[in-house]
Amino acid sequence: MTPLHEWNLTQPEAIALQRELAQRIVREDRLGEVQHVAGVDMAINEEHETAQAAVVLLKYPEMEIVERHIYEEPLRMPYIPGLLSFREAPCVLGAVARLKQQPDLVMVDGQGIAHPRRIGIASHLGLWLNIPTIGCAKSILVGKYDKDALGEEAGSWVPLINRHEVIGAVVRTRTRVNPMYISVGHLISLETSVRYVLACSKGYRLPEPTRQADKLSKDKAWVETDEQEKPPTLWE
DNA sequence: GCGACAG
DNA sequence: ATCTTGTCGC
Repeated sequence: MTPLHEWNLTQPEAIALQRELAQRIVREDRLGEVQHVAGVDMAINEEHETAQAAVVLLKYPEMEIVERHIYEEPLRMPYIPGLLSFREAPCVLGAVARLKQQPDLVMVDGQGIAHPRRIGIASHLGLWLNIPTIGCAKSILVGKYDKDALGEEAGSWVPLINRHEVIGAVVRTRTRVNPMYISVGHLISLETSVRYVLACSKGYRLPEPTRQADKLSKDKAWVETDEQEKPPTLWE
């Protein structure tokens, strides 16, 4: 893929770049038939001081795992609220590059446009991949919502608001469990994003793609091979 | 100026 | 993100 931009930037440069890139994000549906959905996540390897990204490709709507890959590289930046993508995206892209089958939709562990400059890691990755992406976060970076209006049942959701703008949705993916914060990443609408997140939720708080990627990224027993054929520790 | 702050 | 055992609830 053609590099969109440099990753080693100073904090002011990174912020300026986000303002630039944010204008290119498409918040409308531009996806075709969805047959494969990918989930991505990253974990930190304390001992080796590395970042370990994982990508899991699943068939839609069955949610059967088709591919899983890991990509590890040295940590490049500290975590700075608002600049998460400059710490994690490069590693995640390395993992996604190992996919044989290209996904039709990607779910990311983090915010899409529900970000102070409207470009969280899910949106940033969407621009790099030019593939529809959805931000699936476990907590809020910016925005507020009406807690009393959110039902307890799985499937209910209310808008997430910031500066008088709807930047995402607070979605109950599982009954009586803390909601997920969903936002448009790139090339998809909020309504469609919520639809896919719910369609990919299988009784857990995290939708399957992200849940599987989260597990894989933390899997210490996983050893990369050139073929990428054999699945890791299947005994869950 | 004082908090809040994805992972 | 990560530190961490048992425990409450469906």
